[in-house]
Amino acid sequence: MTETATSTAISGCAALAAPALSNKEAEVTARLFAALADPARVKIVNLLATSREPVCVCNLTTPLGLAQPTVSHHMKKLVEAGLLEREQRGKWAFFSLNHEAVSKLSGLIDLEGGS
Amino acid sequence: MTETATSTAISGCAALAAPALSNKEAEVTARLFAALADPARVKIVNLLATSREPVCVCNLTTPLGLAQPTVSHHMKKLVEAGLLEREQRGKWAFFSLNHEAVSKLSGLIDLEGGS
DNA sequence: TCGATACATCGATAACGGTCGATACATCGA
DNA sequence: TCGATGTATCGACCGTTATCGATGTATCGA
Repeated sequence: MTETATSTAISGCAALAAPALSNKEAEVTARLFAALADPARVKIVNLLATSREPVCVCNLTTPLGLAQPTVSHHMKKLVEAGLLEREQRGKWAFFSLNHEAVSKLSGLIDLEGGS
Repeated sequence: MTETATSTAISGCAALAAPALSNKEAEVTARLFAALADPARVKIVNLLATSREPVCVCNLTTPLGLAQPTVSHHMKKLVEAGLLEREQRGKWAFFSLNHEAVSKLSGLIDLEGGS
């Protein structure tokens, strides 16, 4: 994850209690929260959090009630945010939660963490 | 906060690791994250988190670089989400962080919390 | 090689949301 | 009472985004 770390929102965001957020820090942090600012993406993360194994797109369209291109659109947003990881297995694309990113997101909100 | 608790997003949301989020739960949770999905609102929460005293709108327009109606718009969103509390002092409106809501938000993301 | 399957991308459309000027309302001082 | 000040609301504009059908691409089985 070293080479892609700088391109995801989870790697460039700042804690809410950090002193004097810059414009760029605020923008990156906002983009991270925006990744979870959609009901479909909240459901996706919820489904992945409660599933022990990675899940492919074809197993998400039915529980989400969305068309396949729409699901792919949401997966891309979550991967770009750094919250999900994508793994290609043959013609299937399996997605799993990036637990490190999720715990980092949780830590962002803690008011004690000054940076 | 008892009578307003049911109208804010922070009171109706569900943890990301809760089993089988309903449509309504996903929507409320998404609306909560949407409250922080804007750079200006991230900055507002950051300013309030680093300020020991409540802050009025007139002291936010300059550091945010936004017009007064825009700042009021953002404050309303944050109050509706339950993250901020509003207190009227004469002709000034003072806002402060709802620490309980913020810590609850942090707990939402923890994957261990199954409900 | 060919059809079927899984997924991503493209283009279009509709809805949402941030922004600001103008304005209304409330409060305070003179 | 009257003007000044602080906020909220309104209306409009515009960029963003969610959604889907159509299409392209890659993989697998026959």
